[in-house]
Amino acid sequence: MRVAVVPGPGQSGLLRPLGADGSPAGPPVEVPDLVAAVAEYEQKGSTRWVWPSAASCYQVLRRAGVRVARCHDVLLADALLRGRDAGIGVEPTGPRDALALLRDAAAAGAAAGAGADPGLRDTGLRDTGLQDTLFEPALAGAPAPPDPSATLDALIDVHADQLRRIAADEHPARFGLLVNAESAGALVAAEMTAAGLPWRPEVHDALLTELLGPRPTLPGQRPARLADLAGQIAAAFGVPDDRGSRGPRDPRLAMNPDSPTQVLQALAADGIRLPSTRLAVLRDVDHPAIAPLLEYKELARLHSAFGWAWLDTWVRGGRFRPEYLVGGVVSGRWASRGGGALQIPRLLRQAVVADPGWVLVAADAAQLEPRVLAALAGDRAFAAAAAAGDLYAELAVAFGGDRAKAKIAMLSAMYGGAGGEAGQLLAVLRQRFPAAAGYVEAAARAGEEGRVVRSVLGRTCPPPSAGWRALTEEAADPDTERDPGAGRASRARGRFTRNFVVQASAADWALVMLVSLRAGLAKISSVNGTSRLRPAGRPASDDAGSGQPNRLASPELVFFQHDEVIVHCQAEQADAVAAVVSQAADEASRLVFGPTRVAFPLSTAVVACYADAK
DNA sequence: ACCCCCTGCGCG
DNA sequence: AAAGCGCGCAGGGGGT
Repeated sequence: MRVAVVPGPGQSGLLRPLGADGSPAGPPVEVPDLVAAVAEYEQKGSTRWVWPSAASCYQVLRRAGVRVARCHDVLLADALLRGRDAGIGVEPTGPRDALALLRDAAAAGAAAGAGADPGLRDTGLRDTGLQDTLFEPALAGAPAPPDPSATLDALIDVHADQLRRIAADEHPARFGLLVNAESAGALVAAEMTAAGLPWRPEVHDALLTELLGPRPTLPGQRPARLADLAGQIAAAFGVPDDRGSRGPRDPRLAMNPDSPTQVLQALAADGIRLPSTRLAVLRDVDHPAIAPLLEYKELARLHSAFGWAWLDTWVRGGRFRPEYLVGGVVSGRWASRGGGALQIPRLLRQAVVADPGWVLVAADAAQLEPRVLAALAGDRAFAAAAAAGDLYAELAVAFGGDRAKAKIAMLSAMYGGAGGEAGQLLAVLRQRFPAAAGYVEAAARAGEEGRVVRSVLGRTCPPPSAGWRALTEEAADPDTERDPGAGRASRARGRFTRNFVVQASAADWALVMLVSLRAGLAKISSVNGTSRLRPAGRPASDDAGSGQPNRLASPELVFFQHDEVIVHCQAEQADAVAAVVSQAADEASRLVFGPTRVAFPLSTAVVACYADAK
């Protein structure tokens, strides 16, 4: 059953049950305690909550210890539908004013939720905090929530319109799956933020100290190792160090290794002219400053992006809690906000350590994108290769037994690379695996011609910009001078759409895998009799020492990065979690691709420390 | 003082 | 030997 829900003043809320077509199936109900009302529905049976945005509505429920199984996220569904309709030239339909109202409601809810920062609280029990007034703007300048009754009406209108448009899709079952998975993904995202990734600040700090020297006492000061290297670099160029200690310095002579301009100028003064200071360019240069410069750049990056400042800002109570942006990337991959959550250097995986008595179950989809292409294209020869554990090793047969060549050929096909030997290798690929090569080449042609392409579940890539159209249409006119930029723009879009069909379909698979995994994990916890009211985001060690021996905590999803997931669970649950992970991969393959002989293997590791996962 | 764009590099 | 796709973030450097 679907139930529309919007928060009201204080702890209250407004509910209204809906029929299968989204029309109201009863009068609106005002409940004084929304959290309690939602929890009661969840215990009774399967409810799909229809709300403006899980990112805004669910975080408060989550912090009160309430977990919901299913929802329909109207703003995420709108983004998917609008993307589809823009691609086929359909003007936006449906109630636009109503959508604007829902956006305002979501923004107000998000602002109120942000006011009660989970990172600063050690418990999620709602009766312990005054700040749990559900949707009162907690931040100065936060938008005021619109009238709940008007919001509920708008919600119901927009949702019913969305159900009609989903049903009208070319592939309604697959597109409906995408909308449901995207919505469930928003539940996972909120839960992962609440749970947090276990992070040991003392391990992180020790790593920084070992590599950079002790933490500087003054802000803006270089750590000892960086200062030393900066001195070596300056000396190699025969100029003063930019932070030399005595007297006023002449900035024209200063040497700041963080400045690409200054590095290029200093090298040019020694007769070496380079196009950039990228690692790949510098690596082959013969100059005494290069070795310390390369070391400096590597360590400076660690210091500026994931140094002590990062640790102070993002880690609280042994947890790193980034905000995940579901569907934040055009391809449907997630983005993140805060702390560079999806770009954590592999080195720092050492700081990701399970709580005592707990483990991390880390699972990584192996060679996901080429396998997705195999399943998408239905290429028999390619699918046969993708039935095996090492796809590239199977493909190598076609490339004289050279696995590396097979890999370059695949990557070139998926990314549109054409340099070096890629051309020859692509020709081999085209000959041996015509359907697979044809699939990405058709996508590239569509992009070059300004059309859109869709993922397997129906996520649509953005149409070209007006600027792109102007540029490329002008070039097609025989009376005008040919602009070389037009060809470049056209090919660039071809590479984008070529990659989109693969990356976005891989994101479909990963999203469905993730939400299947979430459902499976919920069953583990109920089998073990776990209370569903265990406060979210509370260090598990607190539970272990709480003198309640009959309680087993729930396994928690704590990280998701495009094609890998981490579950944090008690050690005795590791086998059950690993089995559920494997089932989730099978289920995703079946739901997304139907019957296919392509395998989507996961490499799963049960470890105490993320760095040991592979 | 702030904003914006560029460069460079981390991840998939 | 790198390039070819998608991101977020820090610092430099120029603008206002």
